[in-house]
Amino acid sequence: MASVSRFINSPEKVRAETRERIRLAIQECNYRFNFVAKVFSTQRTQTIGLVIPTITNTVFADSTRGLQDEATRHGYQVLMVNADYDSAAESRLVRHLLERQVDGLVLTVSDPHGPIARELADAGTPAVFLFSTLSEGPVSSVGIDNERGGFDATTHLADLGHERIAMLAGSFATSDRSRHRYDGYCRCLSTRGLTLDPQLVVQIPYGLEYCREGVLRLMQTANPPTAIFASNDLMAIGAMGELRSLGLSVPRDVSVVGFDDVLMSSYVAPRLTTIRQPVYEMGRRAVQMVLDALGRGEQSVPRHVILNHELVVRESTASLHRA
Amino acid sequence: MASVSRFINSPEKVRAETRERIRLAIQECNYRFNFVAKVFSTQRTQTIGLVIPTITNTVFADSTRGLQDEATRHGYQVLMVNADYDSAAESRLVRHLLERQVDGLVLTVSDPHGPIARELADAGTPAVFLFSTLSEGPVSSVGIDNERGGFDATTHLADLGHERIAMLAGSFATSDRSRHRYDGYCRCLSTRGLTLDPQLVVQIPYGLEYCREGVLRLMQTANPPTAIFASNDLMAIGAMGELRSLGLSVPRDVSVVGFDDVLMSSYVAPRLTTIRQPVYEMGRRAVQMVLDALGRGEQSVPRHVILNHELVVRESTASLHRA
DNA sequence: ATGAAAGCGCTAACAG
DNA sequence: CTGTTAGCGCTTTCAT
Repeated sequence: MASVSRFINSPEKVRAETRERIRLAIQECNYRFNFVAKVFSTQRTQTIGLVIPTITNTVFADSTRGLQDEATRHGYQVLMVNADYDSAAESRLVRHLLERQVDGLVLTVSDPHGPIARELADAGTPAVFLFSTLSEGPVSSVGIDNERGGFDATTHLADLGHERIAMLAGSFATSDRSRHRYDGYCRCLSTRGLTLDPQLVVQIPYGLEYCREGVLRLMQTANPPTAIFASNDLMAIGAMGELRSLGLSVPRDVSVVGFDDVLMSSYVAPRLTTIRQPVYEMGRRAVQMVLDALGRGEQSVPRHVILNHELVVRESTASLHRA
Repeated sequence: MASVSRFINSPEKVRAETRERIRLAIQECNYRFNFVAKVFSTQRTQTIGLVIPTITNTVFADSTRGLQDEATRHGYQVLMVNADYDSAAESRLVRHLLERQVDGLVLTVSDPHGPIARELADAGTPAVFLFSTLSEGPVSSVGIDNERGGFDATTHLADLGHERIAMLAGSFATSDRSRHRYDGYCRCLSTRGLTLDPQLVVQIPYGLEYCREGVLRLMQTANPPTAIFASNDLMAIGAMGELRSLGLSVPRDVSVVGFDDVLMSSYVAPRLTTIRQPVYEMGRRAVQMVLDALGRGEQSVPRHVILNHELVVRESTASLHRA
């Protein structure tokens, strides 16, 4: 029995003859290794749990690729679950993952300052928040400076001469990223001496489907915007589709800037101006940090990493020409 | 010990007083349930393994949502892995999932007629192929009739008067769906008496990135096509982006039809004409079939379900006007 | 280099 | 209704 275990985990530790004997026996009873038993015995799953808000936004697919690549490189698996932007689901899923004995956790949640942070810190399982902008707190994090991202996106529009700049925002209640980007939007407006018109800020639930109503609300105001900052690329693309339905042209009538730079954004018409996040790298860093904490054991202190973003100017934004 | 187990799994089977006693004890030692131990003991993970070819095509995100919703409804989890269109990875991942004792398997693989089918049938774990068109074989399946889908897409173009119809196909080696759609394309051409020009069929690896070269090859032929059938929406969108780069207008110069009807397709400009697959429903059906087989035990016979697809005509296709 | 045996934390069968 | 106990299949000592 012990020799079989040795054979499987480090064949070189067993004599060639025994090796052969075992190989045959394994063939014979077409034995299949039981990973669960191993996990049970070793208390190590070699698995990292991943919680994402949605599987339909490819930005999470891209970070997940980085994450998986890095995990695989170190012999770890990724167990991914999505919470559909629902904070109750987030807690439930984290509990599930913890019960399943994942060795570490990477997560993007509604509110990294909420109760979930304490739960995670108490659990003693290494965890890192992904995408959020954090500079403190008991749980590590890796992301970009979302506030500055929002500021940069809005500044680009202001630089083009726009004064009626709207924000089509993902609901703050379900995304602290959206809220931080909004903060940046506000700061830009006030820096530029532009008035923040509450009618020009619309929060919508996540999903292309909701862009319709959001854009409608924006464009039906007495004094509609000439530019829209959407808090992610998907919403920006949704907004462009809706503007087109209204007979409006992007960027001639309305400029649009997104956030994330998903691959699709350089293929749509017009190609989308956006803020690029280094998502693949973010995913990699997240597992590195988890593995690092795993190595250090208990006395690991939380780290907060902020990577650089970048404004990518394409065709969906243009300077405001007045008649 | 046993009472604790009872308390956790069916609290009503234990007296209120004992319940309280246990609750306290649990608080006391801040006990966390060990799911792995349960799995080990019961030999049931309550988990369905899911193998998808890529996480970056939202069509798989959509089927996965159906799958997860249905799984959750029955108290099952989904363990998702992606194989990146690599058949070696597929086998490896299936083995991993089997070692992890998943109760059932849902998978989309390069070639459902390949060795993996035998492996699955031998494993004795219920499995169903998703997306592929199968009418026989030891492993159950649910999908649409991809050959007819390809036929319908091409017929739509032929109906519009196009005679030079190209196919931008995902590599056949990594997708039997692409191959079947191509078969339908060929059948339509021959039905219509159109010649099948090998120069008008280009296979590219999966990914938006590869569309560039594919479209280039197509449009640089002596007698370029006036219409392109892409074997999925992502490639169709990539193709439209590339055509635009070449100064060509869709659908004025070239008509484009895709396959899948991902949500994005109704938002891009021009809105994409495509073949809709009932992907959410497909995901649901797949887990139903797995659960069904799980219920029946060994004497379950493979079933092959083909759902209906539908041509959705939007703006990316137009009739051929000759000067 | 190999075999024997304990133990991981749960469930299920059984006895009380 | 509750406690006792065997056992799931691996790894990990510890002898040999």
